[in-house]
Amino acid sequence: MLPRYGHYIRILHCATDQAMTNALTAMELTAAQGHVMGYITHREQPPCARDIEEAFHLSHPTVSGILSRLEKKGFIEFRPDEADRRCKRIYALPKGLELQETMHRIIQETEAALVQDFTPEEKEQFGNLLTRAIHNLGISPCKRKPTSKEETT
Amino acid sequence: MLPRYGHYIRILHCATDQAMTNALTAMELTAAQGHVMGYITHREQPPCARDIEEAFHLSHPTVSGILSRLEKKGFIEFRPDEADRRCKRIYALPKGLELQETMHRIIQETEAALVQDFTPEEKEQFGNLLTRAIHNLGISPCKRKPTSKEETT
DNA sequence: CTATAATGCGTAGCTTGCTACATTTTATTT
DNA sequence: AAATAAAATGTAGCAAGCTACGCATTATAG
Repeated sequence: MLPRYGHYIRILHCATDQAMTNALTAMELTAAQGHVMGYITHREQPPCARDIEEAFHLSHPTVSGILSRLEKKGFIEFRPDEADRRCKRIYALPKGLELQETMHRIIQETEAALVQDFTPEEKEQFGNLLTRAIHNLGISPCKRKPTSKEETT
Repeated sequence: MLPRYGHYIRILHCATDQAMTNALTAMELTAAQGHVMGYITHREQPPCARDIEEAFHLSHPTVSGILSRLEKKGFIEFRPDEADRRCKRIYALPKGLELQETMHRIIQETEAALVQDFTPEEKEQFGNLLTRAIHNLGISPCKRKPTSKEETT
């Protein structure tokens, strides 16, 4: 029949998302919220929403929604940037910092489960093919600034 | 850094979805709706919602929503199955049948774009790795009947 | 310095994904 | 036959993705 890569990718995305969400329910987080928390706690500088949009290739309203749910649950806090009053810096609260290691472990475990029977070469190849496929579609959403230097990596 | 397969997969899913949706907006369809229409028109027998849930590994409410939007836009029609009054068979209306070939072409083109610079071996490998990864997570949603015969295909 | 452009954020409104529950009909047990 | 289980659908309510607005602030042009 047809190639159906898109079909496989959608199924794989949904399945990983649910696996992550299941593993995180104990700490009242969804997969998307967990990944964002991981990003926030791993930065030296408290990020603003724009940084997250770029890092995850997500639109502003999507990130905005995730952050407001994290704030409502007491994982993060917003504080205005004094230098640029447009920005709201995102600070992880104690409740968020506590989860840091557990969450990192869960993310690692889920990633490992995904490729549990792959050889090292296959893992390498999988990452390679995925990133090339992404490139082939030319990421559209979240059109960000031209990054100054266009190294096309 | 970390493997981040999940990260790549999410980005790839969103990108393919948007590419498909962009290509289909001219015919007033989204990516999900287009794929479901493709499934409906390619069957000999008009399917019921349950068939679509299994084919796409989606929950009933998800499929239900997509179908009701297709119905509202005049692409499909529901007619009760006379043998089993629980089932509502899904019939493609003329408006839906007209699009059949165009839609099929668009899906093919998007799939091709995804792997445009892959060698035949890489395409083979990509499909192989994707399906194995899906298997590794043990598809959870839409737990369906044991299929009577467990041939594992 | 002033006008315009760009940036960061907020919100409305949509689709698509889910879980959890109820309802109706069919199949199975007893 | 009657009771129970299973199957197909309906609906409420939520999260997360998007586009398309508008507003405030900063940066850039003239």
